[in-house]
Amino acid sequence: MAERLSRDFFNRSTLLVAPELLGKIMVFGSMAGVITETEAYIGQNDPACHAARGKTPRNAVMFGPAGFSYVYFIYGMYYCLNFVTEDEGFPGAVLIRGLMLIEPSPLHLNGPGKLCRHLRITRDHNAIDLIESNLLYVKDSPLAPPYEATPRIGISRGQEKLWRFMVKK
DNA sequence: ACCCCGATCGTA
DNA sequence: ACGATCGGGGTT
Repeated sequence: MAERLSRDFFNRSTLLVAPELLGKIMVFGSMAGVITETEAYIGQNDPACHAARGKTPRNAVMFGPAGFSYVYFIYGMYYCLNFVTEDEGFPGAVLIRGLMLIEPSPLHLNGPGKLCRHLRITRDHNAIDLIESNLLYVKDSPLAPPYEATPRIGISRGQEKLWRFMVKK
């Protein structure tokens, strides 16, 4: 019986959490799927990180305890879902970019915008505690799929970092 | 108050 | 390669 991931799982280096989330089961309401692609965003020295220039109303949850959702609105039409990592006060998050949906029907959601659009994740789902919520959480899994690390997508700075993690086909 | 541009996606 | 579409955040 797969257990829910604990606060301690998320309260670590983002570069450990992001690849380890691959193969885990994300649950949102009646929908569930296997995480297939993630990206790490880490602190004030990562120019692509929303928290690079300090705390704002939008990114505030990134500065809080690990294990919370961070949902933001982008390009006037899409939401993106992240899980907060690292110690409280240190902003870090993992962007969920790919999900192999299993329930209620198989579907590969590739891309953070498409993922949130299909699951109907919106700003209403920002700052959900993944350890306490029965709506949004992540279940452990024995899967530890092989993956590759590549540059992150859609950013103009920080492209030299190989902080995108995707399950090998 | 204003302006630029973005952790995207679908179409050309 | 590019347009759609609009909120956030830095700047005036």
